[in-house]
Amino acid sequence: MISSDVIRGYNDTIILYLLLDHPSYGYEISKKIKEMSDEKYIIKETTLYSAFNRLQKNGYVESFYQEQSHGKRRTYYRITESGVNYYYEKCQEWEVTKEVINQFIKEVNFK
Amino acid sequence: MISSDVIRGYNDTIILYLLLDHPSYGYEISKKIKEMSDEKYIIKETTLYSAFNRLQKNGYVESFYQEQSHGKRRTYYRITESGVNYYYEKCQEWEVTKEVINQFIKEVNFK
DNA sequence: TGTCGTACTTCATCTGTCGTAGTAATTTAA
DNA sequence: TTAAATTACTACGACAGATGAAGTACGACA
Repeated sequence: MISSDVIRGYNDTIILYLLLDHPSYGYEISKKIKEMSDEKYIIKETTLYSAFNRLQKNGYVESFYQEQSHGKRRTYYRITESGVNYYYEKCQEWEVTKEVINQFIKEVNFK
Repeated sequence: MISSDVIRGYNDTIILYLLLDHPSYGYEISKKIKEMSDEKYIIKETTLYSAFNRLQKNGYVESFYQEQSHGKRRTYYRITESGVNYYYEKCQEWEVTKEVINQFIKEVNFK
């Protein structure tokens, strides 16, 4: 598993990535994260929904409701232009961060 | 610069790395981090010393005093066996974390 | 004499994560 | 047919780690 302190700075980025192509909603995003990380990272519901609120407050996503077949509604999120910019900034930051942390890591190869 | 939320999970690891060879103390460690990261990461004093406390509480380092020339004392930290083990665990975790986050990052190459 | 560098400590605040719990509808299994 | 699991959230409170602000104290240098 992955320590949440590491992922902390990248939850927002991960979510934005999954919104790049098309709007999505909480449950779908969480399943996608689990799947794409090969079950190595499973985001907590509370973490996810509080991230949505933060992203919205910062103007990186917009929300809208979509009624399902039988009157059930889902909250969908759509990435904004500013969200896309923020995402790409974070990607660049990530490359730098990786290099920095790598300086202090010894690669051990054993299973 | 680097966001502190990313580094959050690795401050302890970075410090332990710098103690692997020989004991050291706060100021030296902070200069080393700055230098090795090419000024891209400058650890805050409060972050550093609270990390020392945590590391000591967890048994990953031991502290001792060393008197300087004129009665000034420095607090030195020495990594323990358990600290070494923890460090290598974190190194392995880092490899996994890198892979996971990379799944959600688009590499953009522009300057 | 005053500022800079070294070497810390204390305290209070903030942010993001997480545990617990609850709601409510739909789908699947016994 | 009924119970359990899955879907799709919301609210609340606790906690850990990072940080800002401030202070202490010594030596070197100008």
